[in-house]
Amino acid sequence: MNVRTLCLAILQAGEATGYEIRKLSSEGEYSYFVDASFGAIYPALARLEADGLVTVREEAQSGRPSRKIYSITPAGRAELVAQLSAPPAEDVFRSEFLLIAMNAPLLTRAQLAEAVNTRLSQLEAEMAHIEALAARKDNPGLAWITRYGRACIGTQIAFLKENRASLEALGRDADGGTDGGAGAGSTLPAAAE
Amino acid sequence: MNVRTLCLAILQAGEATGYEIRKLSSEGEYSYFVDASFGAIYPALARLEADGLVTVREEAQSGRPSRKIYSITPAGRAELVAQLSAPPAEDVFRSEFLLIAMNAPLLTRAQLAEAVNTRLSQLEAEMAHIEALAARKDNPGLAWITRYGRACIGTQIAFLKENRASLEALGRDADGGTDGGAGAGSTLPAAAE
DNA sequence: TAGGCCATGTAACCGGTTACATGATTAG
DNA sequence: CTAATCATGTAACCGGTTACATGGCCTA
Repeated sequence: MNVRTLCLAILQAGEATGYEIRKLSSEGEYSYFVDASFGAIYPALARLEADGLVTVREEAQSGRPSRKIYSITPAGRAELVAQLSAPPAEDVFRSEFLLIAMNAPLLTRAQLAEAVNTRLSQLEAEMAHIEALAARKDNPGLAWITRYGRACIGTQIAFLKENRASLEALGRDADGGTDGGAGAGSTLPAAAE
Repeated sequence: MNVRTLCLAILQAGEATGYEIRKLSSEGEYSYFVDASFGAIYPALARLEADGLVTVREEAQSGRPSRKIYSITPAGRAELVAQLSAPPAEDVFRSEFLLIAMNAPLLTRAQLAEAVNTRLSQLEAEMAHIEALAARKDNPGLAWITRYGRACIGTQIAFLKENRASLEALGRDADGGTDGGAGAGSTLPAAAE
């Protein structure tokens, strides 16, 4: 999914400026689709306008650059529907944490425990985010996906809590050294093959 | 996570050619981390060798280009461990299906049903893939992540089966009829702006 | 005999990020 | 006084994909 479609989807829900779109896509409810930067959004919006899929209305402000408020056009909505009508591409799931887990025997138990802690707190933050979204009752589609998200995140949190011990057990003992945590390069056992 | 680290992780588990690495990363057990193409893998391997993190052994073949079999070096293993020792980045989850669900009111019930079917068959294929990996008992880290994967995919399949009706109910009737929905902020293209 | 598998590699392209440029207003 | 927030935009860069080039062997 590209930034273009993301902009259309956000504008479908209501008009917005480029600045606001970035916020929604990196902190708001659209962060589950794309996290786009200014450098991607502003040009995309300009192209969308040139193509007649959105319109702009400029609102002057004292001091600041004037807000350029974008709205979707019927053509834009048609384009969005066309994009959504194609069979969905496979979900993308990429996990650095799972790569760590897969290579657990290369790491120490302490490192594994820390990785699990990091991942758990990330998941809990995400869960809190989802709960906040679920509280907003304005959009039924959003409500449905928050329930989906809650189920997925909940499963992962429960799994981690139940299985962290068996993961950590795969790690090496800390080699003699004082392991201070995220420290400098550690390590290696060496080389014997 | 970049292709470089992916190559190291794969080579850590055993020597391989560029061709084999691509297969593992797009069909095998490493597809959960990166799906890299030849155009990314071959240059990465060359750089890795220049940096002394892997070694190559060439094996001539009649007809075909000779196989270049790469092995990880102690320095490469150290680099991999260093990469894995950093706190894991947030998992990436991107779902075109969820974007469809979020915009359910824009689509017809039939379209939503089809999207759910597509997604379900993708999930079932992935589950089969995971079960196949779980059967291989050689790698304890791999075994752990297959259990994780099974829990995640299982949750999604169950959720979709239980909640597909409520999603489809958000859709419009196939064009032409009166809109059966509750009508709260319905999204039919209202031309006048 | 057509197409897929094996096996390597290069080059053009592209979608996106990062960093830069600008600058008033408000909160700590 | 500093840092963050608002607000727009450009340009250099980069990691990756797609398509190309080459070609023998095996299967349908």
